[in-house]
Amino acid sequence: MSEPTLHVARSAERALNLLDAVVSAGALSLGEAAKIVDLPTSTALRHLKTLELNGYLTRAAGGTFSVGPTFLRLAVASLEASPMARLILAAQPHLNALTEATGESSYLAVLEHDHALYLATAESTRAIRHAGWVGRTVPLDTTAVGAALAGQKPGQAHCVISAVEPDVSAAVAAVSGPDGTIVAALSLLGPSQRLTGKAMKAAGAAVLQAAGALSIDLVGEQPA
Amino acid sequence: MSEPTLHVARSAERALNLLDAVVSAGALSLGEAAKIVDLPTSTALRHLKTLELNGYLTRAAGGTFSVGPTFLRLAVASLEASPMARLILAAQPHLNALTEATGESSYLAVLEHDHALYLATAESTRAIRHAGWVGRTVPLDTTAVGAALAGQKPGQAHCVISAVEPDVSAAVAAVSGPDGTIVAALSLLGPSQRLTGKAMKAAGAAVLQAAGALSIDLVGEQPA
DNA sequence: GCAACTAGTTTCATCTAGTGAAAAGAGTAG
DNA sequence: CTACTCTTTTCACTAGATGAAACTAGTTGC
Repeated sequence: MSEPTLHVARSAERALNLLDAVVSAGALSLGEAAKIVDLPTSTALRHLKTLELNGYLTRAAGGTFSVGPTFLRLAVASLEASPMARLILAAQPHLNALTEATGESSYLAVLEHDHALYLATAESTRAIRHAGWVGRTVPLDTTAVGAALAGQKPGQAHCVISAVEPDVSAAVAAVSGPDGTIVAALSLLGPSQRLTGKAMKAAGAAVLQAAGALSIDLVGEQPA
Repeated sequence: MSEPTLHVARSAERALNLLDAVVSAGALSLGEAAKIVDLPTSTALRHLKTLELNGYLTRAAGGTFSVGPTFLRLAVASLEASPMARLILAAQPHLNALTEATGESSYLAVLEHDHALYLATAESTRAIRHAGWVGRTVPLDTTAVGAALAGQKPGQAHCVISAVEPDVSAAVAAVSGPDGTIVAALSLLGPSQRLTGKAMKAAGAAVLQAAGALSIDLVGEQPA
């Protein structure tokens, strides 16, 4: 009586999890992959073979699986065609400018399910810097990005101390699409000891300005 | 009695086909997708919902499906991490140089199953040019790329008139990886009337030189 | 050389979970 | 209101997914 009538294809789901595991890890052996998705090797093997047969994965000499040509083809296609990928491409210059101006790492984040997903970054060049959050997801309800993505105040920057990791401060501003809805958030992340008072204020202004500029860029983008 | 004991997960395969269809098309409605993969809408819907639930697809207001955040995350990850994506990144400058030098469109191709797959390009800037073959596959046995990818002569350029499309001429050279095996092919494609005698000879030399340079680049690339 | 591992592959009886025709909704015209 | 198209839900049936176990191949230790 948990889910009354929710039908999804379990088998397909398992294959997708395997795909995710392999692509995320870069390369996995059968045993490793099976352990990650918690499946008997025989079942995992069948799915991995299915993925291989369709070109989503390839199998190297040693038997390890890694991304295959079909997936790469789709990856390239999606990054060229999808609106979200366009967003990444449109955002990149602004991320670069933001990082150039503030000296801190900047990120582009969007809504994934009920989480915020970091999609792209321009990394600070400083020795102590925020790094490696692309692909990472954080909850909405306890973070500044979450507030920006879920909230209704596009023209405002949130400056906070990160709830996700200690010693991290954030300045976040929402990005609105052509129709005015919030489609993404720009976030500047750096060490708390550097992002205080005045610096934080400047960071907030810079993020807000960049988010506004990106929003304007997006207007002239939409297809048919 | 067609396939004695070849077990793959049909259900998973169908989901993957759906994913391919949607991502390739950019956006599809349920009906369209179902028609492409030749499935009853009820079955297609279940799979599409599974894909949506896992974030591989998203559903827009009108009900049309398009690539979702999970897929984009994996797409970005694969393009950054996979050796094949590294190949693309490593090849791009050489493609650009090749096109700059010859004025014709250049492509990077790899082996996919028993076909050659065009992965990346630098497009000629001329009005009459070869364009749009990225993502396309061609058979091995009747093409120059196929010969280069399957053949055993790394240090040689093949110059031919395309068997795939009339009016297209090609100059192709194989790219070898760190271990000496052929991992890809560079191919220069242009209109036959422009790529004759002398120009073709120059094209062949340029492709061969670029393939050699790329091969050398790949040596200093491999990870652990 | 053999025993004791570990990792990958194949088999097959069991029964769950995927299937798709059909019916029901939800818009949109005409 | 009727006729159309597209999407969603239902449900009886059984094809197809499942995974324990047997098997094979490769490695290590003694």
